[in-house]
Amino acid sequence: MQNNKVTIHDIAKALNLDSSTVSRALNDSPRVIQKTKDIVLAKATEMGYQRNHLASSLRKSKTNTIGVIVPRISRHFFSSVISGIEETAYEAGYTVIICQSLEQFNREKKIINTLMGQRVDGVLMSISMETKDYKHLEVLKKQGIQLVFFDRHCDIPNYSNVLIDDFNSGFEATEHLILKGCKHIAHFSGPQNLEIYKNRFKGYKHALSKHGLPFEEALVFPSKLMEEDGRKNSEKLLALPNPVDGIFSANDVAAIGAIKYLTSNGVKIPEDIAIVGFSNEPISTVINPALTTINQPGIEIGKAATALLLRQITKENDALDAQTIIMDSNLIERQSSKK
Amino acid sequence: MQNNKVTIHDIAKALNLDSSTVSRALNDSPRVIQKTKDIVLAKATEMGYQRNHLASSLRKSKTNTIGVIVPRISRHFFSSVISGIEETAYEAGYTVIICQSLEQFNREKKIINTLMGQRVDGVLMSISMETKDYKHLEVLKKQGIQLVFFDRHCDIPNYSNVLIDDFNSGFEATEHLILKGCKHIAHFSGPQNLEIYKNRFKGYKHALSKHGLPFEEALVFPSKLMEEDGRKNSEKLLALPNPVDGIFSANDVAAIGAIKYLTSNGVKIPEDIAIVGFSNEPISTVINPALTTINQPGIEIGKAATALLLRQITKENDALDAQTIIMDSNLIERQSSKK
DNA sequence: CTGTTAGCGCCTTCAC
DNA sequence: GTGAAGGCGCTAACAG
Repeated sequence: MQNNKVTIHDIAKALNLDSSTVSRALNDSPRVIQKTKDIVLAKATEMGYQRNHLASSLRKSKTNTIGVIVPRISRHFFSSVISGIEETAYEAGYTVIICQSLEQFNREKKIINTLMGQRVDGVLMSISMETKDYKHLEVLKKQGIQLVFFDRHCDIPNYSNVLIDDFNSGFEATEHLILKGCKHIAHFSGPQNLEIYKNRFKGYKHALSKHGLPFEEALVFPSKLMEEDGRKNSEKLLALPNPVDGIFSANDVAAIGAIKYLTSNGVKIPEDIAIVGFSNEPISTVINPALTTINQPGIEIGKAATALLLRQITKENDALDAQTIIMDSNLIERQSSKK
Repeated sequence: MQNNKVTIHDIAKALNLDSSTVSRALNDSPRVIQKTKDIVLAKATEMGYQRNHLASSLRKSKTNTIGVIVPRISRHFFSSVISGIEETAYEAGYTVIICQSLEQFNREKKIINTLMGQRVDGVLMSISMETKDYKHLEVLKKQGIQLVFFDRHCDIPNYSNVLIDDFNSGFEATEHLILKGCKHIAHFSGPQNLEIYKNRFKGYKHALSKHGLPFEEALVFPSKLMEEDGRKNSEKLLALPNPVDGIFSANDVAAIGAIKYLTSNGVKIPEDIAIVGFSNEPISTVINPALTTINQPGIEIGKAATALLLRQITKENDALDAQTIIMDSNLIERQSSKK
């Protein structure tokens, strides 16, 4: 019965109506009497009608589609964010196109073009690590396409950011250790060209100074988000003259490496050394009950960013001011650690 | 200079050409002389032209878009698959629309409609757990939209599946334990209405029988993919008259619960009890060096499924036969476990 | 309340 | 090798 590609014209013909009336009926326009709507709707389902969004979007120049650009979908933090984005978008009747930059500037550029070609109504993105220059984003503004950044701060005037309060997270993580009685707290830092790691580091220093502990350069160990770093850092750390009794790791991968190395070398966690690590991956939550984690609220960030973007899309006229939303990450203590 | 919404007509006007020539030039048609192409292309970039895919797709009734339906994006296995899908699709010039069913049949139904409305060229899906009835998928076939299932087998004639060899994985996991010297191996099973868990269970039984070990119903513990199950099962398991010396868990969440419970009750892993668990999440790879894992090749599945789908889309005429691709999962031993 | 008309931007016959 | 014309399916004026 129902066949390939039924259009509003087919319905109109079958009902001796005009296609515009059918269109209005299907869009629940107040300018069509209820009875007509019922008839049209019944016929439409009977004939297996499927609205063609392409045509509709073309006509309305509104696609109800948003583009999402993340460095890598399979990183748990980003997939959580996407999950939140999809949910909020779905509820609002929006479709989501997902792209991954793989941290490559060129891919990012090409993706922007693709999304423009798809005529998305807005874009949510976490800028790639390689990106230092933002010219490729100007076209979006020129076309009136809304853009909201999440997770990775991007300082372009008039654009909104949805971020995690890394300074505060670093501060809380470190203070947590201090309150547990730690006196010599090491810091495994991340790449210092990234704001998030800089801020966590600042939070660490601030907590130390607030509690009257000295900041020692020797206790700061760089790391490149590899387990190997965690192992090597731990090795050096055990060789220090003053024994360390706490570690705040700005990234969980290094924390994992550290835990593996330390435990296999007879160090008890958290009795000898307490550790707090960020959890970008669900890994941390189970790797060791002794690891206290700072959880990144991916889903919430996704929802907040999407809600903001949709607000900007719909209120495009009296353009919303750019704003920065700061989400709190939450410290989750797995075990009453330490002393 | 470049402004809002440049169309091929604008380019044509600026060049004293016809829009059709511009269109052909931009599509690199052989029916346009090279010189013209160069001029058009130059002007296009100069004016900041962006092809409108909506219009193009509408005209060609081909969107170069594929829809993906997964139960939940943030589950690591699925985000890996999506990652693979996105990569392969991107290379082939396709855009990917992601949707999550959240295991709900109604959402799945609605998503199918949305994707049809978006006129996707094909769909990749992992059917929701709630879905028992496949009528809502018939429209796809009726509209000639290609469909490939992945991970969760779906037995509808003429549709392809890309799956993991669960029987073999279950077999290998169990055999691994046997070869390590285990004599009493428990099995934490998953929901038996799902093929994958049934097959892992079968693999378990087959390994036992192959090696002359008795199958004992009492050693099979149901689980619903919750840590809690793992804990409860472990509790029961410790109370058995014959001590268990190995566990093959069909899902890693239960395995994690088990490890937490067992280690906190003084059981040494793998010395007392060796464990092999599936790793849907990266969790397992680090939770305990003693946990041997069976890794699900998400990215590879995504790539294979996409490649297959694209082949079906492009060779639509002499329709490809439905096929089933079986991917091997690989057992990763974290430590020379046991005895 | 419903019909008429026009066009969103592109591609594709068909002419020349 | 290029131009002219028409239409993909839908919606938004403008009528009546």
